[in-house]
Amino acid sequence: MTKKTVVPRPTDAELSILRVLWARGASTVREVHDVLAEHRSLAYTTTLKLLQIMTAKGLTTREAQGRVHRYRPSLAENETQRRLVGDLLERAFGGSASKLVMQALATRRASPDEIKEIRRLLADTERAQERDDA
Amino acid sequence: MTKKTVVPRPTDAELSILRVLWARGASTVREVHDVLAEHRSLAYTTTLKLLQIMTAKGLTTREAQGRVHRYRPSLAENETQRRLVGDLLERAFGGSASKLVMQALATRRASPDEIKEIRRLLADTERAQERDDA
DNA sequence: CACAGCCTACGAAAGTTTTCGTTGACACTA
DNA sequence: TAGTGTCAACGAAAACTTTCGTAGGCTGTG
Repeated sequence: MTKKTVVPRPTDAELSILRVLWARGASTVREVHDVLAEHRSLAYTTTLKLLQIMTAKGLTTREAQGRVHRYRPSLAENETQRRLVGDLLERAFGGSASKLVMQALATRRASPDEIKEIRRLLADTERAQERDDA
Repeated sequence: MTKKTVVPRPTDAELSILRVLWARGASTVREVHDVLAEHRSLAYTTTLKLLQIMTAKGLTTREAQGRVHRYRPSLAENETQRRLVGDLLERAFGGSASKLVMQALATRRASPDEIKEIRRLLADTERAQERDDA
């Protein structure tokens, strides 16, 4: 029986690190830091400390590789996104998915391709429900 | 020219208070507190302090009404929802609305009514774009 | 009047998040 | 070998969030 590790919701700074890890795959502190530092001034040790904390929280794992440590996200990008959306859905929308979708569409205009994609998702959702109802 | 007041993103506790204010309309500390206290144990002064802080931040406004103060949200529910979604969209989805919608639908199954509603929104979005393109 | 009840204001503790400086280890090189 | 550069570890400051206790004021009632 595996220990049920509860992965907490990542903070803002943690999420920005996770985004780098998802994009790059398992990375060293240096690699993560260099990406973050492109956008804003940040000390190397800040990135290091954050990754250590994230590993302590279970948000990332690490493995020694020679002299350096290589970090990877504990959860896939999809899974984390799902949790964050679910969290916001409860906290700000009272669980109404359609309201959330409506605001998402209002915020940033979906491109025609995105609209097509969303239509496909809706059709999938319907099919899944019909299957379950059967 | 009005002062451009920057309203910060509400924290978790602040959002739970805003939800009460949106649902009830302008309310006193007592009224807000009683709603919150239904769900979890909480000191009255905690709610009071939070509302004072929120007013200092510009998240709420207040007006004296006899002996008590009545608080109201600075931004409408819709507007705040839009900001929160936009924020998450940037922070976790790299701006891809369709990915966010996909995860929203994956998290909590939309009801048939919600699906209908979302379809209507998509159609509206398309119409708005055609109009803009013209 | 005295007291009980409700109000706001405020300070501060406790927890969390973000940041960085310092230290000591290891490795490469002039 | 002395110096330079990179690394992880750690402590701690600074900022922010959440919580509550205490104090002072006003209003009603016995």
